[in-house]
Amino acid sequence: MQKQKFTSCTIGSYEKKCFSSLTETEVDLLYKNSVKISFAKGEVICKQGGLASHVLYIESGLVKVFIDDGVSTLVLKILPSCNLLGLASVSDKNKTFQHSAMAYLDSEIRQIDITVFKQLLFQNHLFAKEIIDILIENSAQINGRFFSLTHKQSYGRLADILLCLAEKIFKTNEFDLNLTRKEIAELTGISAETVVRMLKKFKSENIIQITGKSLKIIDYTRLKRISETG
Amino acid sequence: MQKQKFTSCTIGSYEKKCFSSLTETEVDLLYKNSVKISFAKGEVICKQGGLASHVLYIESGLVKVFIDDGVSTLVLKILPSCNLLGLASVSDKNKTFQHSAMAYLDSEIRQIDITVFKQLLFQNHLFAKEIIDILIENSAQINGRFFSLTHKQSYGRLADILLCLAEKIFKTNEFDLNLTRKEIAELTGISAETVVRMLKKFKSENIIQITGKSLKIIDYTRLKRISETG
DNA sequence: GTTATTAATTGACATGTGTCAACCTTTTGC
DNA sequence: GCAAAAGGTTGACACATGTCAATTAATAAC
Repeated sequence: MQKQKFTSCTIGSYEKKCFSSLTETEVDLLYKNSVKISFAKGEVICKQGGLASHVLYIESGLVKVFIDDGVSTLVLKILPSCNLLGLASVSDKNKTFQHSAMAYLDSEIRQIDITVFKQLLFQNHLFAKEIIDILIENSAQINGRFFSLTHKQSYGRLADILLCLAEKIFKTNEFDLNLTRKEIAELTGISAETVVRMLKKFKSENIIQITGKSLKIIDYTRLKRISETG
Repeated sequence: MQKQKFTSCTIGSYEKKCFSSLTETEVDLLYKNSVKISFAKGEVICKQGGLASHVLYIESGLVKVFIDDGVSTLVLKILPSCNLLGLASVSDKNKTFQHSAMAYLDSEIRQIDITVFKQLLFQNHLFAKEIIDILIENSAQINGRFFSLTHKQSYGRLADILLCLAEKIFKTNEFDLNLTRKEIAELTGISAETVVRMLKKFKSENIIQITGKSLKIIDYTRLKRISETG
């Protein structure tokens, strides 16, 4: 049986510009029917259950997408710039947002009128196909994260996130960990206290090094192994 | 803060015919470029990692869609008739299936050539929109299941599945539980032994009644409460 | 119908993680 | 610069679940 690896890494990895399939006129239309808003770190971009009359496009920044039931929170994904958010409102069944979103870093968000967005979907089939591709990729990623959070032990999940931060966000082995323990806890589905203990363990085993806010991955191979066997 | 309820219920609930937005000619084209295959209960319909040159449509039966890493299995959803399967192969990035599928009951599956499927996506924007809606609905459901499996205790998850079986599949409070304990375990993300113990507990508390294969929900209200709080 | 498999049940046990409470440290607000 | 708030760390403890092994029941194979 072939082995497949899953990771709880959450970074939305859609690298391209989403609007490449639109003509110049269409892009114009889209921009005319949208507004750009700035959100400071920590600000709420949209709220699960709130009315959704637009699709959101992340022009810059980093956004956390999550659902909660009033007691606990599940982070679905983290989206960097050039990603779409709240696509669910494209479906006529959804009048409200299916999830909440918060700015992890200062972010610029473009709100696109849903009617215009739908119109473009209808008139440009390449665009429609692109949206389909995005939805499919998104599903695949959530599924991987789903598998990891339900079947990996905590150490593996924590390793996942550290690797994800190093590889996909900061693109270096040493970076400032500007997430609180509680935020890491949400990302990994572990309690904040346990996160502390685990980081401490990683530290004591010389897998990582923490100085103030700075985190450095020392034993990359080992961390990778923990992520896989975890 | 508003409360939102999530359930680990997995039944794909897309009630409609997927091809309603196609013209007669298009449906013809689709049928000419597809074949219908029968699968007996337990047979594998598609395998994660296998080449995907077609989209699958469930004409009848009940199908379990899952991913695994060679050690453990995560059931993503259960699909009844009139649902599409393997839509991921619509994306040009995916040459292979992202998940496996198995027949829970004897099922008839139509394999639709992916090229023709894509062609229809391009030429009929209503169809494209319909596929987008399906993908969106699918995501919403997986997210709910994701939340439940990661944040609910086992009793709540087991209650979820029992309710799901009663409400969505059998549509009655008394039905034959034609799933093994191991299958229930996979669905709920619990070990088979624990499932046995929990069912026993439900029985001893007069919430359910089990006679042979037959399962009857006695205290529906209580089960519902367990599903919500647990 | 008898045997061989597979599924279900049960008990004993280990352990990974969450919870709670206390305390320390850093950041924020004024 | 000080007070207040928020975040981080640690220990003690409980307990929900998984794992392993053994036994019984049900099903399939011949």
